Amino acid sequence: MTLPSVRRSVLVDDVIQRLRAEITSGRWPVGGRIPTETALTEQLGVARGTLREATRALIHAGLLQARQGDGTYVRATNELAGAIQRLDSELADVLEVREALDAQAARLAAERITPQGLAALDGLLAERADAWQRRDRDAWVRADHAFHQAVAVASGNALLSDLYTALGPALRRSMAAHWDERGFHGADHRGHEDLLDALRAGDTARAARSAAANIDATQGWHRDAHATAPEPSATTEG
Amino acid sequence: MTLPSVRRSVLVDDVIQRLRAEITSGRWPVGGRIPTETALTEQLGVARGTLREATRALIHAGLLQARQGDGTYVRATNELAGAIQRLDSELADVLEVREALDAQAARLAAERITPQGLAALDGLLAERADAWQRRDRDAWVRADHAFHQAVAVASGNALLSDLYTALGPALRRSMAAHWDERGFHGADHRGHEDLLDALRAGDTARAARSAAANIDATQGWHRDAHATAPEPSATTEG
DNA sequence: GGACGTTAAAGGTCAGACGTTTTATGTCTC
DNA sequence: GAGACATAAAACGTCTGACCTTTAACGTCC
Repeated sequence: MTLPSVRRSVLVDDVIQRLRAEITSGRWPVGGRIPTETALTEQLGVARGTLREATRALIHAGLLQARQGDGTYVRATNELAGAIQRLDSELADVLEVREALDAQAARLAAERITPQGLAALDGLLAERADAWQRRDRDAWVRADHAFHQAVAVASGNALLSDLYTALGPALRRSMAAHWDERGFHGADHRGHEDLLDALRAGDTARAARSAAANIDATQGWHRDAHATAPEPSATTEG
Repeated sequence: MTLPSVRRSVLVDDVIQRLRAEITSGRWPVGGRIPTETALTEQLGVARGTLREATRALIHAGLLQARQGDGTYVRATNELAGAIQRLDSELADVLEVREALDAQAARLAAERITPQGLAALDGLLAERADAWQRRDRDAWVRADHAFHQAVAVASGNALLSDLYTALGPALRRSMAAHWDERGFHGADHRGHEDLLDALRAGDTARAARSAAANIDATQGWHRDAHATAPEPSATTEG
């Protein structure tokens, strides 16, 4: 017979799926500690080796983090960020991708954003401006990223939002390598307010244009930083 | 002492890294079979359980595929496609993200594409047209995707290109679910030729506009397919 | 109350055994 | 000689049990 066989799925895959479901469902919240290996082997009725293969898969994927002698913790709810970081991309490349996503997020958000979304953006922009005045770099980075992230969420596109989130760590990692060489780059106040106005007005074209312009500013800073070094090999990259 | 300890990395992580290096370097080519567990345990000097944890991590990541009784094969060189597919995105969301990446790829390619790149695009477009005339759906899909992929590569942005590639399976998967409901959608001959012209001319704005217009056509097809069903719940999607 | 040593518990690694599936081999029959 | 079948080898899948390493909590001592 050519019956494609009952294809009794591999046990480890079942375990992976069940552990992953606990994470994605939020029953195991990010930052929390999951049950011990002993407990899980009993609950799931599998050998420790099988369970360890499953957890190791999720650890590599970036969903879990194991600490010997302590326990295993939840780190993320999807594997996107981990996958992107393993690509080890150049900052310039990350910025170009972010520019594309940013513009599209702005465009879509201009059509779909809700009053609540607009209010949230208002608050984040105020935080961002406040941090800038206090010269608090970390707070500014947080607020700035939260603002962009909120725009991505307001796009109503889950994939776009997830991608944007996942790009964050790679961006910060690359950025940090350049930051101390060149210093804190000048933040563009007006650009973000212009974007917010466009979203409020539902002006898709202006929103996209404004978002692109904001990224351009960062790219300009990045280009300038490199222009100071005549030889690319003189920097930390490469 | 507060010396952050020698941080003797976990053995499994070393193994994962070494296996992954074999894949990313191309020493283990995609589609090929990797050495058996017995051989690897000897080469690496680790227990079978440790090796299995490593391979399991790469299997879940989508880099490897194990077949009981046969062997383990290389499936991909990075974990992006696997990560994106686990998000289980809506087709509409995938199309919107692809639109953003497509336009950006076209814009960048218009600045950076080489004569060889242009020649390659010429050939792919001819293949695409030929498949269309022969009413060969599979060949057309392949050629169409290869064309877009080539544009992404011509952008000179590795991250953008990788993302585009990784989006492919998710796109095809979603698309297949809709295809038979609505039939093969009308392909736009002129749009792609217009894009190629813009690239040849180095016209970034026109290239981006053309790319966006091409995606719009697919989105229109997708929208129409849903418009035929008055109740969204009447379709296969959730 | 703080410094220190002890100890229990958690994850990390190793070893060996057996099960299940696939592929290749070899034999038998027509 | 070609095809069908039975057999055996090889590969991944799972289980059991032991021991190591690291961490955190506890308790003791000064």
